[in-house]
Amino acid sequence: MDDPVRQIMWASQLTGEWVTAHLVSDFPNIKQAQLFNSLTSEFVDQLLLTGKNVYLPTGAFLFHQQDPASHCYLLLDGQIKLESTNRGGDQVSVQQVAPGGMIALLGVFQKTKYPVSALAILDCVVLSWTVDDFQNFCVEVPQLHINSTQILTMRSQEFQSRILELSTEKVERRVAHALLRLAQHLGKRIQSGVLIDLRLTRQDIAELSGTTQFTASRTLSRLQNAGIIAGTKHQIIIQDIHQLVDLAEDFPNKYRSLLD
Amino acid sequence: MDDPVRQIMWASQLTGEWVTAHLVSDFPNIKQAQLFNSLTSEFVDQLLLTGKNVYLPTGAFLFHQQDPASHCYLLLDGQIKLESTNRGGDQVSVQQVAPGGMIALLGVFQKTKYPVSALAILDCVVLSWTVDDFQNFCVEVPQLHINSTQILTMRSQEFQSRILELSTEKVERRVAHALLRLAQHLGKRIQSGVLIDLRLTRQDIAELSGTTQFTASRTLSRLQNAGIIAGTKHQIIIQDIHQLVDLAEDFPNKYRSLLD
DNA sequence: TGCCAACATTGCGCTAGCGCAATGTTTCTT
DNA sequence: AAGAAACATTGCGCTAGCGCAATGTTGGCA
Repeated sequence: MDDPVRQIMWASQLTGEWVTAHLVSDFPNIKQAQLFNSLTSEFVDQLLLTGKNVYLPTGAFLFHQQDPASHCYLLLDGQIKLESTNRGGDQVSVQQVAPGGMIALLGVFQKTKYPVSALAILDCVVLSWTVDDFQNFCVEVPQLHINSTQILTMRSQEFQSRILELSTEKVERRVAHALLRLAQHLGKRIQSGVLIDLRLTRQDIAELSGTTQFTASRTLSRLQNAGIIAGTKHQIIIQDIHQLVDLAEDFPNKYRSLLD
Repeated sequence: MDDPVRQIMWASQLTGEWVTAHLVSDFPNIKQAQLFNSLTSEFVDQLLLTGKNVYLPTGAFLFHQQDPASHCYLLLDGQIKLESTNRGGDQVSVQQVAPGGMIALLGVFQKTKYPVSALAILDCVVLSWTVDDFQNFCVEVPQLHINSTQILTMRSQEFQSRILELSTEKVERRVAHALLRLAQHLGKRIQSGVLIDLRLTRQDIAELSGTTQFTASRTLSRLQNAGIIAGTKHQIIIQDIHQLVDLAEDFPNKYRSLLD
């Protein structure tokens, strides 16, 4: 087997037992991750080999908000939700991470605490590095550092958009933006539109658009009646993406990549 | 003169005339900027020499939102407000930048458009690099890249905090957070408390806390009556920082640096 | 297959804070 | 020093959307 092969240790929450579960070669798409952009295949292999594999069952936390940021992670499979909670217990969903997504890059370049908790929405396989190791890789290979910075930059821009929305837009527009952002990151084109291939509750949508589950539910109902979206079992399909973009768009072409 | 000396060309908006105005040696504190952390003095000198100086009079824009991000900037003197506007014309203040602050780092690692406009609140002197030049410096000198990434990281964390606040907190708390963030970045200790040494209108406070000038005014009045803050001519003094932190604090020690 | 728990929907009353207007105050200009 | 322009304050009515409750629906598990 030419591919770098690693055995993933599986710590079952139920039994406490470590079980061999997966190989990196089970996730051939992982080399498409943004983190690996323009890197040599050899170096990517080296990175994949160096990372420690972690299995994380649904409902488990990879880390908690305010823990010292000791590691950063690459999601190989599953779905992880990054959420932030304030003193009063109210939550915000900072990001939904799909396979190929980087988690906790923030801690690599600055000794800090995780500003979010990372919760497994599905069973997950994750590759982890210590922040020190990862930083060393970045210094050795500037392109990796550039990729990392790009990921941080994109997220930062998204945060700025969300701040602008939360400060100035009404709920309906914020929900539209939340849906479009999800579609942009994780959307899959299907015959009837764009499928957001995630398990998402109304509460999740609310936490992504700064409202309550009730208002989110009402808003989505309205969008559904208007034929803009459709939904089955915790999945959302955007049927009329043009109309949704019209509803949301604050700047021309912001969501152009979604419009064919 | 041992210090790197550069002449700053001053393009007066009134006369269109170019005038020699300042020398970098007029700003000896600039070497304390976060960007230069842990760099050799020689390299800092080289950076300062390579940057092109720009004078920007009050009310002028360094760049506008949606312009292609061609340069990044270091503020030597003055005050710059980064603001973002949506289609409807509503504004958010993303950041108030004081001397030593870096502007538009975001564009260095990713070809993008400026997500904000940069407006001179006072007469400003700015050092500018093209994003390509700056990126090359970062690749040559990893510590510069690390410093840049740290600045991005810190801002990203602040954005996350703001999103959490905007989504879950009431106006009074958001205003408290806005004041504390300003104090943390730009506060100067004086006998009667912490002075936020910036020209700030009620509208600015509103744009930093996601509310209207009216609600901001009412909230600040209440804080003033409670003896927590005081103010004169567009300046704010935090008199009772402990009480303000109590009002705002979502996580222990978040604003510890302000509490003596 | 049926049960239970989690999630979604909808109705209804209430309030935080928005939006506008009127007035007062400060700051800049000449 | 006077006038104008920008900024701040305060009052008041109104509404978006929150919070809660009741009911319906879905999906996972035995």
